[in-house]
Amino acid sequence: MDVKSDISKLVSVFLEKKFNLKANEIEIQNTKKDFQGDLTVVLFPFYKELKKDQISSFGKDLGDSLVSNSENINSFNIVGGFLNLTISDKYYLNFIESIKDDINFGRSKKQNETYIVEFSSPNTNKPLHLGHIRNNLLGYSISKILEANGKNVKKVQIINDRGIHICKSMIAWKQYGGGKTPKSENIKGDKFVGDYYILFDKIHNEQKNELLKSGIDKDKAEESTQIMQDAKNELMNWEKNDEETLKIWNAMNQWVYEGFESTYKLLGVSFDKNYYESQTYLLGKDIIKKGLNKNVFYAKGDSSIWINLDDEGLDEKLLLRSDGTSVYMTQDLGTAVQRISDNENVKGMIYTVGNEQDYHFNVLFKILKRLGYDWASYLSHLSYGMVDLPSGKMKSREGTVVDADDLIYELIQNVKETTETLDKFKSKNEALEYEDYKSIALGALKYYILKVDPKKNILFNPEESIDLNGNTGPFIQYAYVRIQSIIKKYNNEISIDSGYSLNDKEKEVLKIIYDLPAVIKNSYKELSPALIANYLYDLVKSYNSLYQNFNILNSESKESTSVRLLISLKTRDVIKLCSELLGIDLPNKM
RNA sequence: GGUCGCGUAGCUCAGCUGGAUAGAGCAUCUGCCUUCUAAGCAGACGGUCAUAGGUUCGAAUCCUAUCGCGAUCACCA
Repeated sequence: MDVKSDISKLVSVFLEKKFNLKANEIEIQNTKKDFQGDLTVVLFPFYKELKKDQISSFGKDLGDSLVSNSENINSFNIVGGFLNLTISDKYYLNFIESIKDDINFGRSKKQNETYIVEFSSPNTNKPLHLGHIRNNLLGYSISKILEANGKNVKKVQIINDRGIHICKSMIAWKQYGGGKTPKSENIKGDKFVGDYYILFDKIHNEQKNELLKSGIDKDKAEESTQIMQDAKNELMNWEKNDEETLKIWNAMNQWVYEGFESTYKLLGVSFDKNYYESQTYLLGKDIIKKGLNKNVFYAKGDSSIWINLDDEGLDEKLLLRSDGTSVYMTQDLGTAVQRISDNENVKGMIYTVGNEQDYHFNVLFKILKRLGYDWASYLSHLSYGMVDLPSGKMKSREGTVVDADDLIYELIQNVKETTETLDKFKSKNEALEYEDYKSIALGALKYYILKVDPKKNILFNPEESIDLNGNTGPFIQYAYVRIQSIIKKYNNEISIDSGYSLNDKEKEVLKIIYDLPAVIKNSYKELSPALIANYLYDLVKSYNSLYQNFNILNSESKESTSVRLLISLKTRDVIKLCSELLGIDLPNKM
């Protein structure tokens, strides 16, 4: 029995009985800290419906009615147009006891609905960087949040494994690689291949400059360097399924995938299925043909294929080039259709992609709707802001990209050094396990990124390392470790005396725990892990205050020890659950 | 230029579908480790919520305009 819905019912009964009013919306909110009470009913909306002489006594009458009709409401006070209700300690004590052994408190019941979540989706010519980290963390966390809301989730990525950019790396490797491999050079496969992509660029630029010197104009020089010709030729060979080309293509892609896999593992993310553009672009072309037959699309004189979205406030959009080759949109159409047919009961497909592609997804969804797919309404774009540096955007050409692996290893080192300066370790000459350094470092990074509203840009300063104090991941982890340490020391049964009188700190933590299910639902509705992160912070902050101001194991009475222990236990469970939703690991010791 | 997003303390961010005196962390300054882990707690300092109008009992929140920052509008992905 939920006290909020209880109050809401009682209020509408009161209104109907006394004033013959139907209240459509009754707003009940948590009482602000500086006022006495736990829950607040805002009275202003009702004043409109009442006569002047009824208003003066309205709040008091409603308060009286609530107190006498609900055993959970102890008393009330009125400030301005706010009716503040004090909920009985007994209610909160019963609540916490009722969820004592419920590890899944906050999760919804499992439903037979599948949600596909796409994230990461890197190009195979560049190693993962900080921008990808935000993408991966968001996508992974949203998957977990959907699961907590009872959905069946399929985590997928689309790997852009074909096209001219891959051929560039291949050509550079063929011409300058001298048979080297990631193994022979002892570097990660994605970085190995990425280096050849950079090398291609370098040589292309050198050749371009020479062409420019000989008086050729800029656009032409861009297209006609020897190495660019070679790359285009390589793409033709690839499309012709040339055996030698495919062999190199396969080998280089494999190196990249191994490199990516190791970064994913380090980050702690995973996928249920990978889609490859090389396998879906043909399906995309089929869909274009069908759309053409249905007159959803049209061909121009040069046989390029288009859709006109003028009436939706968008332009006309190219779907297939005049030479019949596919564009970005082509393969995205194919991939979407493929995914729907691969899964049952799909009720949602979420694309985790940066906000620079808002327009693209707007168009993609509209095209699928025009094609008549009934599932088109299930599609949504989890659009997120860029990760910028103080100098502005990360640019690979200028070498300002923050590499994912490097960043993480630096953070781990940084955590290790910080730990070693802490008194508790320094004085005993102790250290932590590597796994603990790793989970603290990653916890700091993940929390740092996820606590920010996805749609906002993040400013990341590589000069200052990520904080470990204050509103941070380690703050959350530390509370968890301390609680674990207390619980280990207690061997008796916890038994709650329902007549116990709660102090302010105890009650505050209980109220926050009480809100968990609503927060998890809301983070799903808003597709925002940030809501979970900020909730966790509030919880831990108020728990820490209780912890620091009151003794738990050696408290003033058996009753208070039991209550505080149960609060600690459930705080720990909530931290554990929310951390899982954020993809944050909890260390054993810190 | 069209479209979309953002603008809250020196810095980084909260502020749920409008509700009470706008909150945290970092930084600066005070206190608190012989008692459950001080990566913590208690406190001080810090605000024209970009600007101007409007909507109403009430606006950081909704609407309009302006300014600033960013993204996007490719036969690139």
